[in-house]
Amino acid sequence: MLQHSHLDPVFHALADPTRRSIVERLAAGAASVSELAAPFAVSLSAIGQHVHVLETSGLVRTLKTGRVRSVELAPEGMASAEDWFASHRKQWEGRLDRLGTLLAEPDDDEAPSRSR
Amino acid sequence: MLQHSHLDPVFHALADPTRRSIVERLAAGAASVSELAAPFAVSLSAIGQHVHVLETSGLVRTLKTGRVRSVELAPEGMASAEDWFASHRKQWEGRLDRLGTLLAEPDDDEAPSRSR
DNA sequence: CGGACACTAAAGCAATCACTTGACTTTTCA
DNA sequence: TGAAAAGTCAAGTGATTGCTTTAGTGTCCG
Repeated sequence: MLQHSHLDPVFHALADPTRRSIVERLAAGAASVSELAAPFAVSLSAIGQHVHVLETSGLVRTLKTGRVRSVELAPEGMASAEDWFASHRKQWEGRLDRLGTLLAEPDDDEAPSRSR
Repeated sequence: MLQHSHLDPVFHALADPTRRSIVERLAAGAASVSELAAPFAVSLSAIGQHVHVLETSGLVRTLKTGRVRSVELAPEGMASAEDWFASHRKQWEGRLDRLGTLLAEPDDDEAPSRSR
């Protein structure tokens, strides 16, 4: 529960379908909060909150000009999440070969049976 | 809020650091619930619950043999999450070039001012 | 100027979360 | 046989979500 990582807020942000839709939309280019809100049946306020979540997670960047806040994707944020998979893929990819093998591995791991 | 996706539970599962640690550990090979619990300062019950979350998200597969439940990574589950990034990367990658450009796009996709 | 526009902040609410503890169940093995 | 090991179930708790509504704050324009 303790420990590291900026990945917590990133994955948390992506876990919500509305937020993921917003990110997908932003992949096509920057948009205002109102524009982002248009496709959804929730209040503008709710979308503003989603944008804030995305921003603090680092997935999105915003800039207010006049009364409009422009939101755009932060590629570095997206990359940081993707990198997590990449950095572990080699390991679990190897497991793909012996898919059927699962369990039944009689050795090389943890748990030194402590009590007899 | 409306719509699809199995990605909701996947990203939700990955948003928790304990669960992400479990996944990382499983990348090295299958393990029992007790083995997975060892590094953490929480109850075995809590880890069992985390494993359940991971399993219903499709990131992990389990099989109980005797009194031991063996947990192993489900590469397809991992891949489905990674694929989401891949399927959008081309779009937002293009944005990387014109990083400074944001906002200020005098384009034609505004709100059609209907009044007045 | 004055009113619409685009947010933004604050408070409140029901649902979900990550945990705990305690009581069971099943399996293993001395 | 019987006690320990490995989980599992259920209930409960405090914190966090995702939303709402209401009340603002700036900003633009006729």
